Amino acid sequence: MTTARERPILAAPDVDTVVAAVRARGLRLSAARRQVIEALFAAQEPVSADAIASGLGGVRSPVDAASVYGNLEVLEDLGLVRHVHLGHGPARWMLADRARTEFLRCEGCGATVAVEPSVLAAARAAIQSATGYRARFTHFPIVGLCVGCQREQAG
Amino acid sequence: MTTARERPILAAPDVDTVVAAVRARGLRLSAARRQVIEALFAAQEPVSADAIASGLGGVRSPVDAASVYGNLEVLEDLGLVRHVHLGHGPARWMLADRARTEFLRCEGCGATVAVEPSVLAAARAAIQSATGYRARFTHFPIVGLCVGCQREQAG
DNA sequence: GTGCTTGCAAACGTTTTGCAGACTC
DNA sequence: GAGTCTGCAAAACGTTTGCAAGCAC
Repeated sequence: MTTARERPILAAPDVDTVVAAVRARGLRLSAARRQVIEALFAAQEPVSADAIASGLGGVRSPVDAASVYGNLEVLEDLGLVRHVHLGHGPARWMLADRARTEFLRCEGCGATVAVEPSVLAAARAAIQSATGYRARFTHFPIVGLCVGCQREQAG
Repeated sequence: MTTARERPILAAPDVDTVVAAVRARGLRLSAARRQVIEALFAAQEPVSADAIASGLGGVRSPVDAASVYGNLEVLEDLGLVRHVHLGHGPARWMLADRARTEFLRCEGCGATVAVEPSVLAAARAAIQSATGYRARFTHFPIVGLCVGCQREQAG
């Protein structure tokens, strides 16, 4: 039962930068690998491996699922990509660059909200002073009740 | 992609109390159901459905996996049981009574630590004031770097 | 006796693995 | 040409579903 290892996050402002980082490691740039990378740039939110494999619903060329998983693993090892578990479905993948974003999930209405790390700075500080852990909420979301559902529950 | 609904936690100090709660809802107490309940009491930490099905490694009688899942769902609906996702791998189940416990997972060394809710009170308060969310860390762990791994990374 | 609950079996969705052929460098 | 990477196929994994027989009440 492993959780994603913490890896240094590599900046990924555009496709070319990622391509260059891949080549710099002596890896090859196949058509499938490029599709995966471009799909991650095209997606506006974390996407499943299956969504990438199917070409983001026809927008991009389909790629075999096994190749997608293999590529995501390679890119994650390079620190270019990360995955999140937002709930009970498949893992969702995103550029590590964008994965500084942290997630809150309401267990009442099921909504998932993305917030900038600065929003949770005080919370991280409180966790560190209470436990010593340097926390990040990028792999699993913070689960709780949103304001609306708290109100509903109280009412 | 759902996350566990928040349900009122029912006290479960001993097997008889749980059995009584089950009967009070008009549900029956079969041998399999009792095995599941007793396994949850016997386990000192959150256990997988498969571990319960196999009788906790021979300590208890085996129960069919489908029945275990069905029973865990029934007991969870009743507020007697909860599950956690500590990492990749199967969900882990525990008595809801004990599920107030919250979890920290180190992504460096993979260690999982259980803490009392009071330890994270300040963190929860910080999250609430920053986002409005009333958080609990019982469904997913807080992921971060433990003190030892921070030191190692720095050294 | 009623109908909830079981165990078996099969299916499910996600992910991993093995491999021959194709392609990048 | 050497070695990486692909797509296909099959399997692994955790979990859910359908169902006839069995059991609690």
